[in-house]
Amino acid sequence: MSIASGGADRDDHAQTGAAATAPRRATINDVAREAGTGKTSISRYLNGELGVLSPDLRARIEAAIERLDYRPNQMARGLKRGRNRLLGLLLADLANPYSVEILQGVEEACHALGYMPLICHAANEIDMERRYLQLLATYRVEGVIVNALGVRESMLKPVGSGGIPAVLIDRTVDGLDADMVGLDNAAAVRLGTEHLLARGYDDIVFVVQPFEQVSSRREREAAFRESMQATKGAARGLTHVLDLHDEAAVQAALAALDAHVTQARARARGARCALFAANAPVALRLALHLKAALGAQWQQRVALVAIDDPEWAELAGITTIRQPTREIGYRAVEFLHERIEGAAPKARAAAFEGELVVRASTLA
Amino acid sequence: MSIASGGADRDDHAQTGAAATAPRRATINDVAREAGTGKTSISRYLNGELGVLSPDLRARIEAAIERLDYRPNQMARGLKRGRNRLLGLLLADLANPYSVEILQGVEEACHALGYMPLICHAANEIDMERRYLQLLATYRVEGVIVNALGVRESMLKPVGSGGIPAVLIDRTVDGLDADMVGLDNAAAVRLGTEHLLARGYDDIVFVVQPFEQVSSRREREAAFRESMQATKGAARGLTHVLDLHDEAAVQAALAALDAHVTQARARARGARCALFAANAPVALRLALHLKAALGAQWQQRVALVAIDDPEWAELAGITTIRQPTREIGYRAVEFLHERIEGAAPKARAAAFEGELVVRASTLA
DNA sequence: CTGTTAGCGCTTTCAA
DNA sequence: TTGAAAGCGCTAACAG
Repeated sequence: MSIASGGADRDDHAQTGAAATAPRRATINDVAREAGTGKTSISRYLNGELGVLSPDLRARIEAAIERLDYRPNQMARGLKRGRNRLLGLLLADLANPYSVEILQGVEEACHALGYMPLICHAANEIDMERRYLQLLATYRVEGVIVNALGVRESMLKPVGSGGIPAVLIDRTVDGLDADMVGLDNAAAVRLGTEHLLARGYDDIVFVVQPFEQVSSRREREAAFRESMQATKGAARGLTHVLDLHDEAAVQAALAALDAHVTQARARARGARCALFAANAPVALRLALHLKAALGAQWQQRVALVAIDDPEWAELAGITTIRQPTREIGYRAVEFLHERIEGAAPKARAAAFEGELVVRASTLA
Repeated sequence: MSIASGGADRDDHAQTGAAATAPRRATINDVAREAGTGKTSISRYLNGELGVLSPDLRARIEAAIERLDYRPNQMARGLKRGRNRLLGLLLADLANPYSVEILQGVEEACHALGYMPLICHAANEIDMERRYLQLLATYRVEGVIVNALGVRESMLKPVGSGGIPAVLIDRTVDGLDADMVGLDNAAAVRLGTEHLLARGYDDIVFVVQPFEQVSSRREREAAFRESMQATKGAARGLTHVLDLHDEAAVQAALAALDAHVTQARARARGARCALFAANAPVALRLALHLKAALGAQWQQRVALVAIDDPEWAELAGITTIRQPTREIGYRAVEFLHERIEGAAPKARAAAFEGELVVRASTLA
């Protein structure tokens, strides 16, 4: 069954659509007729130009709208006005809690600024990203927020012949100078390494997914090497790549990791080895592996630090660098809004600071 | 900066909108002119009526579209056709991984069936649910999928004077007979209790959030009591309510839980106590508490079973009853699609079976 | 095969 | 203060 009718039960001519029996929704014309006036006045009423309407007419309109349970059609409005208050949000991977939090921030901001987000999930498929981008253009979204895997300038182009305002989240796109919102990767990584170094870990392995087109991964890895180099001590730093979408590769990488850890332990009796995960998905995979390999008390054997602060972090007792994800999403919408509103300043970038959350894992 | 222009750089009159410099997007008229034909032919081309077009004209149209980087305006199409391929998805709580998985299934199905989901996040605010529902109506979505906290029939009504096709996920709404998709709660709970009973746990506490308007919570709790009653043995079953949005209440409830567990242990030396969480958020809260109270090896002291299978379940080693969440979301869209397409059969319901995933927690 | 003509529901001059 | 009329970009009869 459909949702029951709320307004008066009019018995209009059958609908043209497939669902044959649904009573047609009231239009501005119906309201005008019902109120005994022209549609212009209704439009004015809808748009808050109340000062221009006589109290009488205004009351009649109010009543008519009420009686017909009328709701203006956004699409028609948009068509005429040229703006439909739709924003596109293109997410690379909803399975990543990061995306979900971004989504929440975006939602919130949209709500506050009067936009409606159109969410697209590319599910890590580079091809789907392009298709969705085109689809969004087709819906004439006023702007797009993009957190994508493989978008390149060339893929973004079709979005708007006229140029749809865009803001990038977490990742920049080569050759595209759009607004950018994300984490201050360098500072965040430094926070992590310095914490580990300070707590006496002298052998740190940075684990990251394949760089591909993802600038943040690259930046984090670079920051890691840099901060290790800056260290005066004899601490060792190494990077391992974990391709989560290739199980065989994962197995190999984890084996290599194990070997490294064992070796480190052998090299020096008191060697303290730590793992630094570049993001939550990597951290989860590592944690699962460590638990399988070292037992429930794995935290006491190997320290684990991660960028991102998933809901299970506390449970696993891992130290994290938390991103202000909601804020990032919120800010992205604000940027977009300002750009849509006109005054298009040069491309801006907002880098938020991460927050170190120390947990059992690095307190051993 | 905006995304760079892709097509030819035409120098049209300034745009009416605020963003003054953006070149206007090509319309069907532009294409017609460019191809030296009428808009009807363009329309026909767009709608795949290719057999009706002469190869020549067809080629010219193709070229014109290419040259102008033309994309038909969905909004205008929708306005004319009466259908815009938009579907509304109203989610009560995106922080719940369940919602996210539903979202993924919905996304996938929409993609396959040619719909575009409009996602709304009510953030557990009953008032926002109503507002979003109205907003969705305003965008003339062709149907809505609802997983809401407090929607009642009366709230759904304003959605459509004409009655927007709706399908409910996980929760029914009093007095509204719409399609319904969700877990077979009774069977799922039985799966859990029987597993626990079989493994010798004789004191089971079912922990659930306040029922409020959420039918699934009520159903699960009822099923729990029923399945405990059906048991021949002397096993004890009890229900505790955990209001996650009230920290003080949570503390009190957890204390009561602790007392219960301690007491059970005292009553009989070999007493085996188990907790059965009605969903993932509850399970997480319980796990955190148990870890804090009993230490890292809490799993060996208290068994924990939960409905839902969050990503951290493996890490925590808790036994779960996994819902085929993606499928549920997918099916919801299918239901909606069929209803939209016409033939409106009686309200249907799809109850999916849960799958028991046994982990360390109940293998002690 | 192709083009002309009306609108879809709304906003917006422009007159009254 | 009000309304008539002209579109926004597109589709769908209805002629040629």
